Amino acid sequence: MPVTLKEVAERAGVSRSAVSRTFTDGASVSEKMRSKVEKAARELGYSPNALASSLTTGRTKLIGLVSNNFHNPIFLEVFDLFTRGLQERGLRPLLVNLTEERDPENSVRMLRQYSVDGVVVASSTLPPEFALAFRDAGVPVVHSFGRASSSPKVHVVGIDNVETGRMAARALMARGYKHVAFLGGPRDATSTQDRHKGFVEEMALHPDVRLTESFAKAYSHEAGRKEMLRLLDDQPAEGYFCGDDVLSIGVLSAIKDKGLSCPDDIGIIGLNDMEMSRWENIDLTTIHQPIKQIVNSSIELMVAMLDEPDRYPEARIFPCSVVERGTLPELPA
Amino acid sequence: MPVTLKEVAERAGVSRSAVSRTFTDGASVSEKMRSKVEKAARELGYSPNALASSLTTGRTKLIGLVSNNFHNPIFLEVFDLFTRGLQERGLRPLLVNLTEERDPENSVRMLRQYSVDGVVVASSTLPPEFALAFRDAGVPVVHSFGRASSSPKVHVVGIDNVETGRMAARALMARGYKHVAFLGGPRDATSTQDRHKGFVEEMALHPDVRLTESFAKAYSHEAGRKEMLRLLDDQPAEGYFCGDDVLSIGVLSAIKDKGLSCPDDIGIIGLNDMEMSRWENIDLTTIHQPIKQIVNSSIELMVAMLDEPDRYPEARIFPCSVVERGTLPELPA
DNA sequence: TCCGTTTTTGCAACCGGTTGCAAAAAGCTA
DNA sequence: TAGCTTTTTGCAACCGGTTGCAAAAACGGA
Repeated sequence: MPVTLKEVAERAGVSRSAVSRTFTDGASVSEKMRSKVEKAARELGYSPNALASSLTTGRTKLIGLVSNNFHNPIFLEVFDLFTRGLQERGLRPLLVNLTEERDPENSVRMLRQYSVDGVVVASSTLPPEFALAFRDAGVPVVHSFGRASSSPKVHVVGIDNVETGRMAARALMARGYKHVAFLGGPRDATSTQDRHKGFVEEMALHPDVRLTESFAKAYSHEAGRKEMLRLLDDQPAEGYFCGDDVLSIGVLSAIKDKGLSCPDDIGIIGLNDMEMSRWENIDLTTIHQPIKQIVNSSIELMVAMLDEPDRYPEARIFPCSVVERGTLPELPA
Repeated sequence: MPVTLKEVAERAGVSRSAVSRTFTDGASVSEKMRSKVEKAARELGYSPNALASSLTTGRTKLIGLVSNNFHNPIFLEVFDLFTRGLQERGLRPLLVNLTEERDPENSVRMLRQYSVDGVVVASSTLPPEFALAFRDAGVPVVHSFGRASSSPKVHVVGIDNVETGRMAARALMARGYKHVAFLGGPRDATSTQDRHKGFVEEMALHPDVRLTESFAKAYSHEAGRKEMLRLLDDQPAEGYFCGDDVLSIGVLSAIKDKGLSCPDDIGIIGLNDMEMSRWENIDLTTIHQPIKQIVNSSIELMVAMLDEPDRYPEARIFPCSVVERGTLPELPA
């Protein structure tokens, strides 16, 4: 049904190569030829078949966008940024939902069948093996929101989660709490492990302060709420560092449910600073993760890799900072 | 770099057709041949190039997933459902972000260049012209969350927004309010217009009740909050039907801000019933929109259209229902 | 074992483009 | 206008597969 190059060539009375060249920038075509071809193309409503051309050029401009975070509102922001950023550069995101997938093999095969030019793994909970599997399959890959490392095996763009753990601990210590808690996300996520590590490390400098640790089943509202309800039955801490913002909001809900108030009875600090955390009826004190910068940098890195597939792997780490809002008491002046 | 069919054929000592056939189901190949080819393919790590084959078969199994709602958390649920549903059926979503795009032409061209087998327009705010543009370009299209119509021009799957307007009005009337308000989403969205129409229609049956109308700039928290703050400066109504859930939550935030409480001072009913509305610290009374059913039905319709592109257009309308929660007073028994 | 059927296989053309190469055209200089 | 250089054009092969068709192989029955 769609118009082909051949038809345009016939109508314009020129060779197929000529048509191809007018639609390939950087190719040598005279002005006369170009206008003749463009006229015919316009009349026929022709536009070149990107997939056919990918056969010879070896470029599809398709980028696999792989994630498993379809229940965390911050990822809507992430998808928005990725899709727009990729579009602006003429790239097309092929979205892959890895929820319920523990084996990279299928997705690697699928994305190779579609000859994607590269893959962005956008997730803080997928194990590093996923990104590695793409690399091993010879597909350029960037792991966004992946584990920071001083000797990265694949390109990683994100934050230093260990450091955010320390920051959270310091923020709680600044409030003079004598009993604080780490309420992390899922145990097997590297982000959880790193935040935990940093938090514990920093707390080791305060041996007089009591430290409690626990983990929610997921980065989700429900998991946070459930875990907090359990904790509140026992002897709760004064200040909590929660796995992330959505988890924090679940925790806040549990606190209100028990008739306690925040920050008077219990202080909370989250992580991410998603749009919702700014909402006036949530007003969550949290650690800002610069997702816009992370996404844009990931895209730039991806674009660079398209020209230089064997680029030496690097880790791009962006600084975070505490955003003071209403769920921790004000700092003493 | 990737292994081609030709290499497999050489290694197995058979013709290229033979290899092609073993990877095409329904083709005639002997057991002996199949195992010979599969062995060679396994040894070489071959998997067929989906795009190359699409050239001759005319099928890419790519589906354009077009939306402009990247700031409404319910769409994260929508994307989750779409990506998983499509994947299960062997289809791949090519995500297109139409934020800031008022002209369908570009996206139509782009999706045709990638020879998508079909397009799902998933949006309640994109004008119907977008879906029509795809239809006119000869691409099978389903408009999910589009305007219900008794004489649809393209396939539409969604709800009857006029009816939800009536339902909301009835829910407010059941509370005995004497002054109610419609606080809609953006004026130019068909969903806003229809909900408004139904609401006003139903309210016409209660001429003694005062009716106020206004519109927020977008289906967003901020827009709802802003508009409500403005309204509260004047003489507020007793009960509000808000454009959707995220807008409602913005409205709730404004109410609390002004020192009022919900549902004692003001009652709110939203629309969508997104996950967040169930959260205990939001607990929004709302109209449930069956998004799971809508998405699955959209996918089924899409799949049907792949076999029958000229299928007669139909509108699939799913019923909604009020979910009683904490932002409207309890119904008198 | 022979012959007619049915199944399996390979050939070659094709899908819609791109591109190296050489011939043709255009441009430039004298 | 001849002769040389540069640019433009078309030919034909190729990208990685699929498929109609006819030849070859396997099957079945007598």
